[in-house]
Amino acid sequence: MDSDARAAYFALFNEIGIISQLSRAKMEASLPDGLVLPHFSVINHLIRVKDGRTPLELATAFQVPKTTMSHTLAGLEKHGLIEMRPNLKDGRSKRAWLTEAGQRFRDGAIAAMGPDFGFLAEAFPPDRVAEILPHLRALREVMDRERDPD
Amino acid sequence: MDSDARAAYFALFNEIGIISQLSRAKMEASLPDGLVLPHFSVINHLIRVKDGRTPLELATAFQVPKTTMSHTLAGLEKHGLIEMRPNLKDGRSKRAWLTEAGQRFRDGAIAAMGPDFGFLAEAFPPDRVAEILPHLRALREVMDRERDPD
DNA sequence: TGTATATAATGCGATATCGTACTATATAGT
DNA sequence: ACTATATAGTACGATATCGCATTATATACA
Repeated sequence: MDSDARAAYFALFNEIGIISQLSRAKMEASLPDGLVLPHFSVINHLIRVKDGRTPLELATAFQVPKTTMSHTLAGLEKHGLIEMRPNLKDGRSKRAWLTEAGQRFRDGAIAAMGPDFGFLAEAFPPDRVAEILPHLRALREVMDRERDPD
Repeated sequence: MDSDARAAYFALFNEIGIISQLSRAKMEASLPDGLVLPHFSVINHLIRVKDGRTPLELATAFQVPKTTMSHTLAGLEKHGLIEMRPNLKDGRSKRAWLTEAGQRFRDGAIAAMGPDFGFLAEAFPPDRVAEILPHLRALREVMDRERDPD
């Protein structure tokens, strides 16, 4: 790989890293105290995909170490947003179920975040998102496969 | 903002967040123990831009709280990669200077990371990077301005 | 020049993130 | 069935990240 190519990847990941930070900070600003973005993301995932996921499935979906997901789930349970129950199919495992409070939390969070993204509507409109999103998905998938070639 | 638009932004930031995690993990894999990506990024910035930056300039450049940057700089100094000296122009301030070890560290890290990105050359080639990078830069700038409208 | 306000950096405490090691259960091969 | 290996989850410790409050210096302006 020549040094131009290397510089391009560095620049790409640099921008992505900073956008990630900024978007995270923005979203966390409208979450209740004690909850951070991964809490919201997991709840959102449990609704979008389906609850009853195992910790390991969630860790894989979010590409974080399983011990990190353990910690996040413990926080969600402490706040009464999910309930962990044993996995009947596998005695080693558990499953995460949304509580009613968890569902309400998600709706409230989305409503609260809406205005925070309003400024994007003009400066970076949805059609521009549509233009780059497929590339980002592709990049993510490439990196996923590299990390875990199953 | 309608719910389609909201979903588009969520999806965008979701992909960006995961790519950020994956790229960070990948790069950190080739850093010496005790050093994480922000350490490398700061050193790299000090070389690309110029050393003698103040902690606040660096915090702004990376969009992290200044207390985080303080911590990162302390780590770099502990490892002998930078040296903090008083800022002659402002008694409240300091400046970060690269040491020789810092310069060597950067070169070594870049060399070590090269192979880790090799897999991208085919699956996500530089011309594809070039295609999306301007959009990401624009998005970053929009978000920067929103955060701090100076 | 004196006083009020702004700014640069850090101290401290809370929590997040992650690696390593461990426990419990499942699965495979004999 | 028995043993070896693999897998799901957690305990624990180290460090990162961040918010809030504090200290020191600079700047504004009466």
